[in-house]
Amino acid sequence: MIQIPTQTFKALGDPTRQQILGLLADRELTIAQVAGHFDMTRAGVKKHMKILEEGRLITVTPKGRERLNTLNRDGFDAVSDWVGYFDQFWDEKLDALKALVEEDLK
Amino acid sequence: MIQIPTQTFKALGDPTRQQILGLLADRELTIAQVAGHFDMTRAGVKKHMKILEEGRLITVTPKGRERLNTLNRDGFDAVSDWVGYFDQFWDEKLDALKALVEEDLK
DNA sequence: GACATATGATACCTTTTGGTATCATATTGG
DNA sequence: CCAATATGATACCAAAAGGTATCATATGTC
Repeated sequence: MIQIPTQTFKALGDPTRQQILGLLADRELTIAQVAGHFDMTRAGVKKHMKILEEGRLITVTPKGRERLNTLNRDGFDAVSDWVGYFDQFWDEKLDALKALVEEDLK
Repeated sequence: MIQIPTQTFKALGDPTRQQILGLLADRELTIAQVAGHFDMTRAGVKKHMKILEEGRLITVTPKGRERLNTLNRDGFDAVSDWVGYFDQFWDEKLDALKALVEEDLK
């Protein structure tokens, strides 16, 4: 039984958060720097960052008085694992269908 | 440039909808049948079905006076493609890091 | 130490989402 | 045709999400 990364899916299902991930793909950024790319306050960005962190898509590293936000593989890997599970499911589904068709031809 | 299946992620980021997908993995069902598995009205289930359909995770087939809801590969495939894109991203990231380390050792 | 800066936390508001109740419509069966 | 059934559509409500403003706290610099 595989577990579904609900928090990760929720985090990914929002265009603003997707854009933030795009920014972080380039380089690690502070919340203030991220906010600089949007028409939004730091507090607003902060909420998105929290959701991204809960989805294990980013990690936060304190560095002096600032906090660097970096992409985190964990969330991406969780989605990858889930996809792998479903790929197998579809294959089995297809096999079952094929078996049925062959049974029909007899 | 790959496009992100936002609607699909949104649809997947909810436990109720995940359970519905689990039911449909077994066999196709009408909305009334799905509602029978939950403590929820048909109208409530219907809303979830609409979101699942928008995420291309299910398709609806009219059959007489009932509508059969079936799993749809499209949404799953879209997530799979997106994951593939990111897997490549991480590999490149890792290569870049490796190159940096080797540069340091010279 | 004093001040500027980078951030976190909270209260508050507006919009979206999850859900119900109710009514209208289409199809099957006698 | 009429009744039962399966569904869709709408209005409505409560709760959660997205966003701002404001204040408190920690750190760097002079």
